[in-house]
Amino acid sequence: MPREHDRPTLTSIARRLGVSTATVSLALNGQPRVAAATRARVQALAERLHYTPDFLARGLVTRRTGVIGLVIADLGNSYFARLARKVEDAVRARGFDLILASTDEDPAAEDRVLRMMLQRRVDGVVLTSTASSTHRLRRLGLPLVLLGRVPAGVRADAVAVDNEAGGYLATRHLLERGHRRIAIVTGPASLSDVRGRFDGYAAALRERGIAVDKRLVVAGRFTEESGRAAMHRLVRHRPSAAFVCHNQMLIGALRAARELGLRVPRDLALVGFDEVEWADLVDPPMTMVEQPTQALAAKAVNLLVDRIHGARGRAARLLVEPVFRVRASSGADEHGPRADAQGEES
Amino acid sequence: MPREHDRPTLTSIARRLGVSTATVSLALNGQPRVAAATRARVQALAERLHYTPDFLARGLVTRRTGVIGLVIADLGNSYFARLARKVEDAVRARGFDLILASTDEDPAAEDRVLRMMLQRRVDGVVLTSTASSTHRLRRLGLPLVLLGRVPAGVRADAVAVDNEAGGYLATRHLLERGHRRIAIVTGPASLSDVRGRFDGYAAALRERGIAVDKRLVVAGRFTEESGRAAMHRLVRHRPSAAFVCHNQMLIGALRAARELGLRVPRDLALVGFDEVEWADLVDPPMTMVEQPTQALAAKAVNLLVDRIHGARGRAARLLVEPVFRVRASSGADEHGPRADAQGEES
DNA sequence: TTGAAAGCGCTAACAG
DNA sequence: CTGTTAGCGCTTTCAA
Repeated sequence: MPREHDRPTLTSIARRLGVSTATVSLALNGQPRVAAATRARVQALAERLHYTPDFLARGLVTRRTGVIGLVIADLGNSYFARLARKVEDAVRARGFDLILASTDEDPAAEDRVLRMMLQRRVDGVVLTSTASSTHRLRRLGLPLVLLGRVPAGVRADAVAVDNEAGGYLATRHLLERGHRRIAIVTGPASLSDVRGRFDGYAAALRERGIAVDKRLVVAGRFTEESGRAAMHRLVRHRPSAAFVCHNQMLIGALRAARELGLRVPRDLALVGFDEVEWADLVDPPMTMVEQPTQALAAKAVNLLVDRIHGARGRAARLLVEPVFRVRASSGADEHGPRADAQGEES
Repeated sequence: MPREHDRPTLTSIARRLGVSTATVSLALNGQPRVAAATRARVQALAERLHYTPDFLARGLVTRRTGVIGLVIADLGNSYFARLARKVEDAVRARGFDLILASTDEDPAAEDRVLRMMLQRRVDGVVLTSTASSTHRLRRLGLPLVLLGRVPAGVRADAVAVDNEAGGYLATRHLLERGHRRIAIVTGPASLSDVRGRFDGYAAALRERGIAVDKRLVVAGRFTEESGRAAMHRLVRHRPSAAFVCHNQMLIGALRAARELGLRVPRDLALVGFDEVEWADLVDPPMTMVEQPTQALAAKAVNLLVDRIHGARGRAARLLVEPVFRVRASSGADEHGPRADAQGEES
């Protein structure tokens, strides 16, 4: 009897009550134009039958699903996981549900996933894009906000950390500690965040009249192993410090430093990017440029939901300031030793 | 009547081609009973118009959405993030998409989220439940698989790591290293995983004729801070080792050990639970009981998809063996120094 | 091989 | 206030 496909529907409730489906719909959706008595009867029965509306059917007619699609590069990366969590909170706070898909930093997967979201008629998409080109995005025909990365030439709303500021802060900090041979472990130059971080690095060097030494620049592939390999390559050129632009690559860099017998920060000062839960658990604690994921997520979702609600106007481009956390891995500065307690600087 | 966003539909394609919607549907879905020529025309036009089927409409008639709901306790926790990632892979490999919701270990949120998934007509649910009771689950009327935790008295399929084995391994390992006063930082006893780990701990002690000393048992709340507090409480009773059952709490425990000036493993040997990316980055590297998330996820999703495809039969209860990784934090054993990972001695 | 028609469960005019 | 009537875009008999 209580079989699965016997779920109560608006129609079945209406029939049992001898009213119309319209009335039931109005009553259940709290529209004022139903008699109190009718509403009560409807609600009572709906309750008793454990009626729940079918969002598919509703969405089919309202053309809105109440779902936001989140495309994340890699949930396995703690930064993205944290970001996804914050996006979910923000999305839910705004009354939407979430459909999630990973791309593994693969543009083809990104295309597939976006198509899927289109088919599922999501109301909007939050995209941590991994693509450099954007031909697909232009004709998406869906509210879209780019989070973290901004492929060139897209006119969608975008929110990101100020990567250039982050790269600049990290590098200037190392310069102030007396380093002149500062290496950078970066990523694919086609990605806006990678480029921003590098530009900040270059700008800080330039400010001190130091030219970028290409031998001190290595691009990894966002994996621990590529971070490790990068470090092994770099060490031949005797950097005294390194700025590692990605959390997974930082893990690899740390491993490499150990394998090579480099003491951090004495032989090699290190600054990493992204918040990691182990930053102050390792020895020495890691100086990091952190992205305020909460703010990023909230801003992105707000922008998106406003668009969904019909906001017009040109694409916004929001930049969030990174948080620079100085710990011991970047060493003591020129003016004397510095405690490895956490501090802040900006 | 020019609509706002005139996406092509089956109907519009049919009209333009002068055929019926049925034909278009059949052609696009690769049914053999359409003439090759007709199919070609249909496909050509569909392609040109960038037609994509509306999954809402399709779902409304087929009664299947192709969506699996994933209810995760906390994406911010790296274990759950990793698990979610693996579940997503498995789900997609089986041809489904994913709708995601977190509960923050809050049973009320779990209820809300499950109701939402019902309304969205997901085909099935993967649930990392946080509830001890299960009244809601019984009448869910939806294929359901429990992952990681198994609330008592549910008859759904379930997959979990063998928590008792994990607790036993960790504790026996410490016993073999000569420890007799072994503390445990556990969690809410109502949760099956927590209970399992504790039971394993108790069993190992019993085997050696050691009674559980209640002063060495502290239940935390799955937060870093509660792990820290637990450690501070425990230290008064002079344990020589501790088994910390949860990754976040392990972080807190580690902090506490430092605050208290305890050297690991000399003053306090430690074993943690769950894989953490920093296990061998900290000093000393952490001995951990790891859950094979990949296997857990794959088994859970396979079970679920089989049910969705109509598999009958009584609920399965799958147990996956934990992986015990010995590193330096648990110290050297009775028979001499042991160099398992980084060759640490104290 | 194709078309007509009947819905899936719901909302939204527009009447009554 | 409430009912009638159309669909939303799709799949699926059942005929032709």
